[in-house]
Amino acid sequence: MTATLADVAKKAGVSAKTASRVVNGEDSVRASTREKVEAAVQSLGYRPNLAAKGLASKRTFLISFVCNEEAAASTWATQIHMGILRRCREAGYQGLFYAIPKSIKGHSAMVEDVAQHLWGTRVEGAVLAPPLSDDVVLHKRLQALDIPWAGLNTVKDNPSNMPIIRTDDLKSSRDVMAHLLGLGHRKIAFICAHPDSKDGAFREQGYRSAMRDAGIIIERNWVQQGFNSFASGFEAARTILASTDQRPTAIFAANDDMAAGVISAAHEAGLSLPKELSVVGFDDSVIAEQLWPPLTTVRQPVNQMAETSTELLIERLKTGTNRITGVTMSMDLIIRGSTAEPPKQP
Amino acid sequence: MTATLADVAKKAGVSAKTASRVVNGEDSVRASTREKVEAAVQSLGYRPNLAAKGLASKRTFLISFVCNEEAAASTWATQIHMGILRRCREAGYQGLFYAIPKSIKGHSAMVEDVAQHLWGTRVEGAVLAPPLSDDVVLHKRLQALDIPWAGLNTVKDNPSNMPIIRTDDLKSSRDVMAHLLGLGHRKIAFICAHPDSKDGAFREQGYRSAMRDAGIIIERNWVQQGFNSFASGFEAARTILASTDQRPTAIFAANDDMAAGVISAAHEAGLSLPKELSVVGFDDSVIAEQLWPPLTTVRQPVNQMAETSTELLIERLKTGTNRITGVTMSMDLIIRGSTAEPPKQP
DNA sequence: TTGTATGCGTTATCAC
DNA sequence: GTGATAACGCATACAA
Repeated sequence: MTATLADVAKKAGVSAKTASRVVNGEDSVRASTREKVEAAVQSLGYRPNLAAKGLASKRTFLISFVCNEEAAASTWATQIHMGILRRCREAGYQGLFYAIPKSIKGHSAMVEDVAQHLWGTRVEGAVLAPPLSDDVVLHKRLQALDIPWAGLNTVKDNPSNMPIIRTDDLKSSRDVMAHLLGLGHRKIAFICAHPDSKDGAFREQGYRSAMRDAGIIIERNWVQQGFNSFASGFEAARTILASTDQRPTAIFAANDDMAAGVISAAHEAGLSLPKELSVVGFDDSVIAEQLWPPLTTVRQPVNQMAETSTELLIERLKTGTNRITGVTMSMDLIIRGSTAEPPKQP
Repeated sequence: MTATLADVAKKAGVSAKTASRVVNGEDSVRASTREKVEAAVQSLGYRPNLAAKGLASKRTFLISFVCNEEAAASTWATQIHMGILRRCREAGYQGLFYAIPKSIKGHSAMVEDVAQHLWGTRVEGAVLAPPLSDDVVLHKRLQALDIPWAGLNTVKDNPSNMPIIRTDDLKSSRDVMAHLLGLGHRKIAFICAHPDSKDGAFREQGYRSAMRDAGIIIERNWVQQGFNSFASGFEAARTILASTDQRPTAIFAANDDMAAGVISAAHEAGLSLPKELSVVGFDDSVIAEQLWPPLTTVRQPVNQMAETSTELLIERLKTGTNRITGVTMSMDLIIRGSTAEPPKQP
């Protein structure tokens, strides 16, 4: 029923091989022949059979995007996923999404689960979301399986020589601090990201170095540990705001969810924002614009990151070598209503 | 290098066909033979070649989840997607995600784009997100292509006889109203969903009928048109709150994003929430818990919807007929801090 | 520039 | 219960 390459060839009066050449865009075909074949393709509504193609060529044209289930639920992952799919489609690949099930416990079980997925589906390559993109054990496993990958938001150096995309979190964190210091703030608190987050460590480093450079001594309770969640930001802000003598005029949270928690805690404490307290987040997630006041934050070039990583991976699949192994992307400070000048000292 | 079914068969001392039977779990195999084959599968690390399987059986084991790019960015879509993938994996299918590119303009172009995607990838079936799940033109196109589908949040009746999952938005809307009326509110405003949303129409109907049943006359500016976005909710709330004489004590927004806009507008107006104004949303999206005060809303059983739709689709693919063509799921009212008794009248 | 023969790994068909 | 053989639709290698 569905037309095959043989049908196309017959209709065009050429051999199957020639039809194949035309369909795959090879150039050693006379223009007139090409036209005949293309006409046949059109009139027959021919669509290549990927299974047959894959079987004959021993390829799958499959690329997987892998992240843990936590990350999978985020808008970040969705945007990345869509960027990957876009590039895959253009290059004739199919993109498979894989979220590591929550039921998988322990690091080695996780590595094995990912390996099983990639091996079982016979993908040609994978795009890894953090923290997988920094997982050396996983990288070794994939190397043993001969599965190329590209890493997103990678922090560590890259002994495996696979392409990685990084953002300059240290610089962006210092951009945030320059903004706050420029407004006149000096009592600035910081809520740390989850201790496992490498990016988070750079954000903290940016805060601390900027404070040091400005000659400001960080009071004991100005730095609180968070865990990336709204709730942890809420708690941390409560602790920070509890002090009355050295209460900060600004709180810089290492991500937007925690910043949302800060804003809630501030509302709860009856503070008027941003007049009495400035708040900054990090990520420019959807909620940043849906808070009151709208959140000043830092935006990752998510689409570019997704597309570049996929491009580099596909290039690697085609050539067998990585021309580019590392790309660092800069981020933008998005200034909204949650930051203002600090209140005048009495 | 990679073991094939023939290798397995040879090692087990049986024919390829028998090995195939074991791998595919057919029952007409003697237990002792089965064990031998299973041992060979294990020791050889055999993994079935999907391309070969697909070529021989003329199947693809592919199911696509289709939504427009707007919906794709939402947490709702992400959750649905993951639920679909879960069921696909269990049933030996692969799930492909497809978001209609923003560049596609016009309804017929959209229908054609979806048809092209599904036809080109040779998926066996599709799960359709709204508003595609209510698009009769698309349904006809898919019928012509002989592609079965399952629809999510379908409102219209179902001439095509494909399985659809609906939620009872009228009832849930009345649940919300019962909650507000029970607290003592009588001046209740409503912000409508996007005019194209069928579900939204039921939510409005629930509001209007509950008001009528309670014997309350709806003032002119209490009902405002929204467009599902935060910004539209913000604007609508500004309009509603502008009236001083008949200012409502509660605002019911047809989704959470708009409710977030209401909360922002209320903060901007200097209102104390929930004391001076109660706010209710709809959807229980992530931001519901990240607002201050946390939002009272209605939760869809998203995971169940995703899993049930996929199950029904797969059953249809296997049997060729739909045992069940319609499932209605109930939703839960989630009461949080954004609703309270109205202020006492002076 | 074009064509022919062969095989990819699996299932379907039919036989035993 | 089990096995032999022929497809499935395409690409590869080589030939013309």
